[in-house]
Amino acid sequence: MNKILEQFKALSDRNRLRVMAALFHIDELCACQVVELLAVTGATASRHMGLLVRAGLVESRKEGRWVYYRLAASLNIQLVQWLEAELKNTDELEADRALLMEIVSCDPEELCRKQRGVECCPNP
Amino acid sequence: MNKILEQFKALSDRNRLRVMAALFHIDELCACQVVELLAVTGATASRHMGLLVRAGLVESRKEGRWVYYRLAASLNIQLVQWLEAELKNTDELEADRALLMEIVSCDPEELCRKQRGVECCPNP
DNA sequence: TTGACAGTTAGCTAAGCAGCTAAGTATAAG
DNA sequence: CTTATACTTAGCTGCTTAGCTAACTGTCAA
Repeated sequence: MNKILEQFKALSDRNRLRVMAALFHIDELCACQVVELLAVTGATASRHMGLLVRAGLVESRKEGRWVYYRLAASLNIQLVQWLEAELKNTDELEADRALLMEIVSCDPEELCRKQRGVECCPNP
Repeated sequence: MNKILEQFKALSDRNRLRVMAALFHIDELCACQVVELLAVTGATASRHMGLLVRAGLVESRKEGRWVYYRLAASLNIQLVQWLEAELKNTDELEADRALLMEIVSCDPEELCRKQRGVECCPNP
């Protein structure tokens, strides 16, 4: 029971659900893209992603200094279907989807520059 | 997104999951049976059940002074399948199943008497 | 080798929540 | 009507957790 309990706990946070919803649309998200999506500090985003990974919901892959996240391959199919159905048509996530398109349209390298205050990655 | 978030929160507590698991085995549970299963006060059990009802996971029915709970008819089928699969073979819930059989074998009237300290409802 | 930098970990604070007791509500029994 | 009783609500306490800043780790570039 501990496994599913951990998964429910991981999923019972608005920001973590937002990341899951995003990962249904985009194959992979880099850590700095999660920061941008949630508008939290890197430390906070890191803790959220660590939780999702430890719950077995998300997998991470390191590439140099960069870390990429994607949905776990072993994700239970029923969970996926339920989540997809429930998250599909919410107004709240509509804004996230638009934001997400903006985020991924910008090179992560640039995104990180922007996050430390350098002028780049035009913000409409 | 608020609905599914509320459902995840409702499901991310060990005792509430135990009640859900029990309701997969028994059609209906009376409030005092929940108290007995979880070994908590009536107030605590009541709050847990209220949460599950408000999340739309459980339905309640009042009959005189008694309140009965059952799984919500509208429960998402994917959620049900996932939960059933995950909760089926856990050692932890094995003990609950045995306890449950004991609890339902005893008339709720008697159970309540026992809970307020009257000798009855043999405890092996 | 040194400095820059992406991400994580540690330590703090505030908010949320599970447990309790005690008081309140509603129904049945005397 | 009054009392007993099944459950709920209110108010408290201790624990957990989401957010932050600051310090640390690991990798790349000069």
